[in-house]
Amino acid sequence: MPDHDSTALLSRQTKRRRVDIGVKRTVGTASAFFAKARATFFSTMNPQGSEQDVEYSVVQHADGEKSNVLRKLLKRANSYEDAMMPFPGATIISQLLKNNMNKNGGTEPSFQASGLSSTGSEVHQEDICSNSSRDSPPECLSPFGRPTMSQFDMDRLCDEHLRAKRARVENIIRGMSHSPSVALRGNENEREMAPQSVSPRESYRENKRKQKLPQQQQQSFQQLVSARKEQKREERRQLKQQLEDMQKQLRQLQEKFYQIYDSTDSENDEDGNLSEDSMRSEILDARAQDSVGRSDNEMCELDPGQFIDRARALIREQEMAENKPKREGNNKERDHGPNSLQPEGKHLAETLKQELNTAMSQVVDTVVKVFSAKPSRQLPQVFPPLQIPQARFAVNGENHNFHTANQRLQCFGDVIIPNPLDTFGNVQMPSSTDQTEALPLVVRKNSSDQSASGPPTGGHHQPLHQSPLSTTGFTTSTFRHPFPLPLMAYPFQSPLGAPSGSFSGKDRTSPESLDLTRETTSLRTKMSSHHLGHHPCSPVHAPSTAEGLSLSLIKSECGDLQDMSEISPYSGSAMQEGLSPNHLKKAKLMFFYTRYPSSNMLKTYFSDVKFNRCITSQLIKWFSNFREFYYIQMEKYARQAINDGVTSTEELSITRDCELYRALNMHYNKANDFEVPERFLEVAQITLREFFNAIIAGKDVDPSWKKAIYKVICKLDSEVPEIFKSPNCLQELLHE
DNA sequence: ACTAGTCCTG
DNA sequence: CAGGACTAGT
Repeated sequence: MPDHDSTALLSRQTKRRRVDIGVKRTVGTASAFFAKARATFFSTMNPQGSEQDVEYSVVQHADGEKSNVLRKLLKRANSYEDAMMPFPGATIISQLLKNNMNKNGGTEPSFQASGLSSTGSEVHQEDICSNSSRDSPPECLSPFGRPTMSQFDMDRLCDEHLRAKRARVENIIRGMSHSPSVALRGNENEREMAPQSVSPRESYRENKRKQKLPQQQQQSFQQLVSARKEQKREERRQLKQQLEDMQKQLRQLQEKFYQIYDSTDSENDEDGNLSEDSMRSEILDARAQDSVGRSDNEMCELDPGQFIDRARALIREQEMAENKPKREGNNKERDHGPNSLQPEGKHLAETLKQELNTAMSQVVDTVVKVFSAKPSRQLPQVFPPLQIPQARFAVNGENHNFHTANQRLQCFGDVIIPNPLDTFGNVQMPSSTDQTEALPLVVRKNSSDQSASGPPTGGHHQPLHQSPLSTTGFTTSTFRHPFPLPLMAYPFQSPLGAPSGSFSGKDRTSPESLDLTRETTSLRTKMSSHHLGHHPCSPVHAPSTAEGLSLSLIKSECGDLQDMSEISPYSGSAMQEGLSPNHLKKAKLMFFYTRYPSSNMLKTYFSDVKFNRCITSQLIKWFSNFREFYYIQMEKYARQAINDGVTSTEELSITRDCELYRALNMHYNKANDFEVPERFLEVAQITLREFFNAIIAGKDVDPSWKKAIYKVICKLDSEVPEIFKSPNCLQELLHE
């Protein structure tokens, strides 16, 4: 085979591999991102964290004294974080598990070391994915995909896998071959094992060798494997059990926290502590019942230390139940509570984190709902404007709901909201149904309105993104696009960069939603200022770290800060910030008059639109698309005429019943409710003849032969009737 | 550097 | 119809 071919093959392979890598990187970086996000979150929670230097503190908003107290408490949790941060899935649960394991005489000493470096975590993930569940990435991807248990398992499996690998490498070195099963991913393995390994060709040969390896090797290897497998199975069983226990405990901790938190936060309220208030009340109710009957049985499963903690908490709990119905007073708890709660600090920290996260989720959720509800005249029933409650995290047994809500957030919150909650290893696997729930939100937001009256919320995006989104987008955790935000590109145009942008246009009709949005915006701002650090306004930030995904889109579409600043003063005015389908329709009708409108002209004719670069370029793009279609039709029909034997342009004319006209009319005036001006027919005819002549003259061999025609046509623009300047021109035009 | 425009793709 | 790559003009 010629070298050329093999080279081509190589490059192709390389290409493909790059693609693969790309995918995996998406995956890997996604997990890395989660890790990072989580790290950020935790560091947020642990201002004194030994590893993270982010000096953010959620407790910032509490008064100094209190924050100190909290810090003290949280500090105690640091020791936990250190080891587990790196691994995305490693969390409190796994941490607890570790403890348990040690207590029970952990069988896997190396477990602790696994994933101690962030890179390590990635490698592990990758390994896992590549080996165990290549075809079902969700399992290894989603941090909350499988219960933590599986993460845990995988951790161990990983280790096993590495060892197996090592063994294999040794075998190779001894001049032995691999087992066929390994050869499945021969290239990958080789890459991992011997990065500097020879040429691809070599590896190809290697692969071939692998195919026919001695049976002896196979047998011994398989023996080894099976032995390990049994071991692992055994461990796995144990771990599963432990995990379940821990989950129970966790749930209890959560309850405790809500109690504590409830008493504590009456202070926090002063600085507008998110929407916890609203949520709290609901939780409390549910919690009250749960917490009573619940903990007894599980007490016996706790560690001694935890038992004590639990006991104390229980006592407090009861006191609280008696002393204060909701939140009144109960100062004693608060006064000495945090300080004397040392042993419980850990729990408090955990639960605090959770609560905060929940709150955040809530906020975002709210925003989403507002979004979806506002434009949804057509689907108001699905998501009433502000019904956070039911999505609220129910402490006991209702994790599912919470999870769902949370995931919904992540649909566009991946970048924004690290979700430590996954780390709690919710028992339920986020099924695809979970995620599909998120769909309506995004989709609705996009699709909901427009058709009716063309609400301002970036209608242009809707038709497009809707289907792809709903069909693939968020249905599986596989597609945890680090940056779904572009979907809401325009709606996000608010100066805050929060998903509140689009209200301005709409609020005329629904001031309440405006308020709502503003409220959530402010909340959201708070959150983001905490969790996004200094980039509350740049959704771009996070994804960029994860992967440069969609960056250009954001940048080009709405990342323009100048535009943002332009917008803000107008928000609330009558100016629309997006182009609606009606605008599109109008543009199409205008095309009958002008094929090459200047941007200034567009501005005058779309006076109801708040122009910025995005809008302008979009409008221009529209007309560009119109032209494209127009010219394509012209060329098509010109060639057709030529094929039909037409020899003279004289034979070419465009009437209202010719095919070409119908095609054009169908495109620009689909409803046929607008009377196409005569002039357009003339222009079309001229265009057709231009094409005809050019083709006849053989000019079409020149790649840019059309440009000459364009030049001619662009001079044929006529005045657009004044009526088009009216924002209501459509009604006026079409009702005539 | 920025924009308008084209071409291609999905 | 939108995105993105690319070009040409300023």
